[in-house]
Amino acid sequence: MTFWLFKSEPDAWSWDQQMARGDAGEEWTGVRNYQARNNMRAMKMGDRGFFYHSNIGKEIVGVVEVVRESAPDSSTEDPRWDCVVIKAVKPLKHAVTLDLCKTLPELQNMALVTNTRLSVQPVRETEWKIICHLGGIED
DNA sequence: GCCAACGTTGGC
DNA sequence: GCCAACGTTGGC
Repeated sequence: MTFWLFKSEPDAWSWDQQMARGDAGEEWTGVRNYQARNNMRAMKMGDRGFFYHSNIGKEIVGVVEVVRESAPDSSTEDPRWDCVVIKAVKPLKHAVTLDLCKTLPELQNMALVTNTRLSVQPVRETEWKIICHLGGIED
């Protein structure tokens, strides 16, 4: 299993909206960046990811799961863009803020810290576990 | 709302 | 293939 992180501006698509979709999940449309797309192409069914609120909150708020592997993005005719479908698994008991991640030596190499503009990014297993523990949930 | 960082586009 | 112009993301 590989771990990921999905960024979303809560104004555009929030964790509450994602949870309201239930097991049907939500197609992660709109990514127009090759690195982020390639990350989605590498995802497998059942992979887990964090759901991060950018701009407002700037915190990791929930855990999602990949329920459909990468396929053409239905929001565009441009064949270059694919995306996955993700469903909400559970919220973190305590949101983990970007500020906190920046202060912890073990998280200094997270893409969230080092590559702020990448909207879909990989998370190392060690990072995954630390953030789950900080968030008060089982990893 | 500003702007730095970064990615993409398109003229040459 | 270079690079200037432009657009977007996301922290502040």
